[in-house]
Amino acid sequence: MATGRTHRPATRSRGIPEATVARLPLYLRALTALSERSVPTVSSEELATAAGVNSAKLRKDFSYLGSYGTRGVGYDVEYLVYQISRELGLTQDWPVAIVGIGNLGAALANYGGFASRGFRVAALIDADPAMAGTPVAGIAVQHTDDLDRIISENGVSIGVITTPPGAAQQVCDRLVAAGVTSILNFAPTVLSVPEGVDVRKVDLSIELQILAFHEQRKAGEDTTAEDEGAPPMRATPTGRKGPDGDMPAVMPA
Amino acid sequence: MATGRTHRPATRSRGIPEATVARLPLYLRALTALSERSVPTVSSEELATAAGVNSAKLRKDFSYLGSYGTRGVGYDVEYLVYQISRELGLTQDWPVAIVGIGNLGAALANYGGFASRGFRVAALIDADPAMAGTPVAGIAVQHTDDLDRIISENGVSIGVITTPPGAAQQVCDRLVAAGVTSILNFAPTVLSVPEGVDVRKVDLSIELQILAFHEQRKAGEDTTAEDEGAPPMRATPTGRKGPDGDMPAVMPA
DNA sequence: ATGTCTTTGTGAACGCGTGCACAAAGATTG
DNA sequence: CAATCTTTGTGCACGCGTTCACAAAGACAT
Ligand SMILES: NC(=O)c1ccc[n+]([C@@H]2O[C@H](COP(=O)([O-])OP(=O)(O)OC[C@H]3O[C@@H](n4cnc5c(N)ncnc54)[C@H](O)[C@@H]3O)[C@@H](O)[C@H]2O)c1
Ligand SMILES: NC(=O)c1ccc[n+]([C@@H]2O[C@H](COP(=O)([O-])OP(=O)(O)OC[C@H]3O[C@@H](n4cnc5c(N)ncnc54)[C@H](O)[C@@H]3O)[C@@H](O)[C@H]2O)c1
Repeated sequence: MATGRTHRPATRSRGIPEATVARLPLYLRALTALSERSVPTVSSEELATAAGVNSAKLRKDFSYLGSYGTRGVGYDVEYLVYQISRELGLTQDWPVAIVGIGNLGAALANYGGFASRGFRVAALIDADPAMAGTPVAGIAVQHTDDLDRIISENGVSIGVITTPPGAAQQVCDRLVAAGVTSILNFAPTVLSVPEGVDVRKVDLSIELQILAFHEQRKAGEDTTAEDEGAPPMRATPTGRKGPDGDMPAVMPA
Repeated sequence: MATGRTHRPATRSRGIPEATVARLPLYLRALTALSERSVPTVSSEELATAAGVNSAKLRKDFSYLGSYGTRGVGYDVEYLVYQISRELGLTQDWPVAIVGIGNLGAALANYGGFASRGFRVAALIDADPAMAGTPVAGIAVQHTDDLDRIISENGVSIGVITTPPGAAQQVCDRLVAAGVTSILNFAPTVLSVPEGVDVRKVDLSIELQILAFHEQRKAGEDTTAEDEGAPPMRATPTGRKGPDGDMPAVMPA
């Protein structure tokens, strides 16, 4: 922290670790809840518990913001809410476009949690001509033909892709060409984008597969180490389990 | 790799790094695509590109599986598909229960990508009595009152929570009590679970906020370093930007 | 059989993220 | 004002994950 009191508190901005950035929204959520209950201050310990993280980690995270806690007291809730919001860029509102208004796209469009955090659904775009004009969540769906114009006119820089996987890369290219520089991709596809464009993906299948892996491991360790009479340890799906154990399988020639 | 040929190829199972596990589904997806095109073998380089990762990382990942590549040739696609599927526990099918059949829950229920990867929607559960019996995606919604029985009867060990945030912890507790040991949580809540239960979360708002952070940083670095006449570099949302720059803000007393 | 050429599997170095543990800062009390 | 008590901010060490770079393994040609 270097004793010298540089009058600029926060601006260590350049260099907030990615892992920290990913946790800021978590802190913000917990702080917002406290703020609504009019709690004036929190200790790192309390807040860490609420956010589900280690308190030392939380303090270190805040130290990157140059944040002002008060030793012996804790952090000022309102002040932190503002600081984190600012750091995340949530003092502005971000117009977002959703492309591919099917099951998932429609669900997202209807989701209220967007607006409450500074994001505004500015446009819904779909390739199906039949959908053009149809209102979803109170917003008329527009056709892909106008994608470029829609993005430009609304100043959209964040795009959400909820099209089928086959269309994702193409849609992505068009979004980027139109000026979008951040993409949230729900299609199970690896998108390639030019430098300077951020892509984050949400993949339900991957999450489930990771869970399945651990689930299987739990089951396996039961049968290996512990006795089988362990009470509440299922983890053997669908009943079938029997003669399937190792299977040398296909093996290449 | 230790020259000695222990007849058991894979079973280095205990000790696959978490980061590797998280990438296996990615590889699997890429391999499945190759398999459908009847491609017999791939090099680590090709596969890595398809999966969007570094080839050295991919090779190291496979080495944890004790995988058999062939030097000078690459990996046998079918064999790898099987090995990874087995490692992830996808040779079995996993019955999944979705709790909270609203916008998102219904979208997930309708999603086809489940079944194709070894997961089966075994039950849809909602607290709204009006929904009980209503078919969603061809499955009748059941009432929360029967949650325990439903989980038990179907041998569900993976639960998906898509209820409002306020209900999430309670639903989680009931799922765990009923025998669920893996939870995928879409509600913006920190769930607390007993040891041995895995929780993964999907949080759209967090993803957007992370994107917003980087988006803002891109914009900020423009105004600092480069001239303002830069052509395709938007990243200033909603036009308003002016007298708002620093704002000493509330500051604690 | 020998040599060349391709590609794997991994040793080693590095960087990031995490968590412990504690000195210092400040509040609070007497 | 001094003593005490609480809680921050961070130095430090450790472990995980990533990446480079290369020896060895094997395919393939001659
Ligand atoms: N529904 C889910 O729960 C879920 C879960 C995980 C992943 N996903 C993925 O999300 C994506 C969407 O899923 P869904 O269930 O909503 O599918 P969906 O078929 O219901 O909707 C897709 C929509 O995209 C539109 N579309 C197709 N091509 C387009 C194009 N080139 N430009 C613009 N729009 C186009 C279609 O008209 C349709 O309205 C898929 O990639 C799917 O794999 C969905
Ligand atoms: N819709 C989205 O795109 C989206 C995006 C991100 C996060 N989320 C989160 O996902 C969750 C669901 O969102 P949604 O838009 O589908 O909400 P929704 O209101 O449409 O659906 C919630 C459903 O849960 C049911 N429910 C309420 N309490 C319950 C209980 N105790 N047990 C069982 N069921 C119960 C309700 O009857 C309703 O059908 C929310 O937590 C939301 O924050 C949604």
